[in-house]
Amino acid sequence: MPVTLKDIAERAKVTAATVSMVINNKPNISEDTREKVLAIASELNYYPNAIARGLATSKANAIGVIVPNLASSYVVRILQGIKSTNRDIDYTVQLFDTIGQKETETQLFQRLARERRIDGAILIGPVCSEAELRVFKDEHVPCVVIARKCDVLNSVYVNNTLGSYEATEYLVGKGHQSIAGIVCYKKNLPMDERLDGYKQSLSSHNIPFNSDLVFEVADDTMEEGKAVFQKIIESPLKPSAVFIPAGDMVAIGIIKTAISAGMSVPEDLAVVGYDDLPAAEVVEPTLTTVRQPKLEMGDNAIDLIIDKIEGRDSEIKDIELPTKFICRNSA
Amino acid sequence: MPVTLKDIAERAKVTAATVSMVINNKPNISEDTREKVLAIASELNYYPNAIARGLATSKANAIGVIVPNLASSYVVRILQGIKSTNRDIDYTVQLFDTIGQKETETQLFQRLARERRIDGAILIGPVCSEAELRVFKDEHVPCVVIARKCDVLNSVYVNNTLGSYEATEYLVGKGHQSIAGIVCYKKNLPMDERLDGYKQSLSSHNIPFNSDLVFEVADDTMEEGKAVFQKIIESPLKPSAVFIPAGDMVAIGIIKTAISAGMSVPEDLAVVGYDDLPAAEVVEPTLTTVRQPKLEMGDNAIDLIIDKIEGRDSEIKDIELPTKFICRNSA
DNA sequence: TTGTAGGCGTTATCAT
DNA sequence: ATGATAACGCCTACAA
Repeated sequence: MPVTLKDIAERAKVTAATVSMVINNKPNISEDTREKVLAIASELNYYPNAIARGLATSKANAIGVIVPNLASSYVVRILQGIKSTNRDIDYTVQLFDTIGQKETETQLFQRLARERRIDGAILIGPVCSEAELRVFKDEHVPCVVIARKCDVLNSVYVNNTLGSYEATEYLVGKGHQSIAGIVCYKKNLPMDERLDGYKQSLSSHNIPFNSDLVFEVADDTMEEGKAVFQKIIESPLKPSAVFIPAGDMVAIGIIKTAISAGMSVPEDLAVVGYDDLPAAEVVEPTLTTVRQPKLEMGDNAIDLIIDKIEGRDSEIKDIELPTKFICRNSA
Repeated sequence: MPVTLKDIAERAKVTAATVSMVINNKPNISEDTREKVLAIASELNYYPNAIARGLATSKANAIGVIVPNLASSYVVRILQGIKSTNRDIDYTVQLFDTIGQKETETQLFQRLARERRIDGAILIGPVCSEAELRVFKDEHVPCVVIARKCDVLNSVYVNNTLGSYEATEYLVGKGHQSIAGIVCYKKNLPMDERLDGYKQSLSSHNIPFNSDLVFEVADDTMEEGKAVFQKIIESPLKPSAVFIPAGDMVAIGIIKTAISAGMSVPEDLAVVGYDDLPAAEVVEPTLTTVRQPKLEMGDNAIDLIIDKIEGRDSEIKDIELPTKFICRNSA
């Protein structure tokens, strides 16, 4: 049987209330009893029962992090940011994922918002509607949304349009006029934003946007890159560069296929990816790409949610972070 | 204010106890009241308060997963296994890491074992002593250790010695007689086991083990690989192959450095890594390596812990999983 | 400075 | 089949 306040109280010949006050460092306790109680507590290896404490204080001391899919390195990186920004965090992190569960995302949100198991929630790239997100607001569970702007809740996200714009600007600056774009509409990627940046850059240089230069892939994999490479070189528009908002693995697939087809990168085909995966530094030539500040997103989110939970800040906040253009050798 | 059992009880003109029985599908409830209660509960969007329930049942419905470092792809992969093996899991996963925390690993274990916040714990690669792990057993908190054999608790781990043995066998089979080994004693990697497999393979072919062929790196990074490559080629023992239990990134660093030095891989230098990171398929030539069944480890661990928590199984279990030799083009 | 008493929202054991 | 009542372990007025 675990040791409780009462056990300590008996030995110290005081009441549980007194012990509680000592444990919680409340004032107005005589030095004598404080020492006695503390000594006994430590002797018995007392730790407060977290659940009982939660019930008494209506506080779970936990925050929920809801991720779409732990297999995504993007998500994991944000999670790292959340966990490592430590703030000497006294909140337990509870992890939920929405892929392959019996519950839908919306059902999970309903449940978490009402079960009182967590004091606040961080949602990474939720796909549901704003209306469905409202449940957190309605139940007064502080919530921050990552990777998506949200009117009704706090959010932390990046400016993908600008990221793509910069990448395309770089290619145009290198003299490319026919630049292919590879997109992927799977999951919850903000692909349209990224495509917009590409279009804006082109138009600012009076290069007409041509949808025949935009190719779609099903997934961010080398195989898809290999397949789409064929389409690129068969295009009558003869692209001399590719910008790949779909992701780095597609970009890597394209590079490897191009090289093995005897082309040289970037001379025959310049390649710019999106994400800055670890593999971007491994492929030869190393991949020029757009990095999202994932750690910082997690970082900002956890700071924000704790401020909200502890009532330091009440208005809805939007934090927009910039992407970073990582210039390597593939373009 | 969240809606409670009492709210429902009032509207349904029954007591909270009755509502509780309905919510928990207990028998001996008239169809009438069952329907009435359920209707009101759903109308009010009632969800049981998880914390109150936990206090009443002495069950948190949560399992703790304690990882050394979320930045390790190894750890993340195991975590994926844990989360995805769903078993329609009704346990919340709480995530703790032991790097850069104010608490030491041992302190964390003490706290978690006694706070009653979790019903069971999965420890990934704990570094502490067996004695320090005993707290889980003492407090009757079921616990599974991953990636390390443990006498006092359940464990799930791989046979690293055999993995290394197979890899070395492969190199010897290709005719290599002078095989360098790269180790890394950082963190909690079972480097000695891996080195043992290498030694065993050599000795089974009457190739004397030579410690001058074993090099140490500080980390599993390309930079370390680059640095150690110099040492390898400068060795008077002229190794024609390298086996790198230290990890794939070091292996990749070696390959890239060798290629840029004008050598060809595997002809001039055969390279075998350890881990099978995503980047192993990206480097040119693709990396031959030893894969650990990380998903399966997570998978087995979660199944095991749930059996323990629910009392289906009481004896201490050891699950040893095999590694898999992934044959690509670098050897 | 410390004790008493009530409550947090459930579940569980009795009666009835 | 349902209602009273106590209990889970802790916190917090309030009283003494």
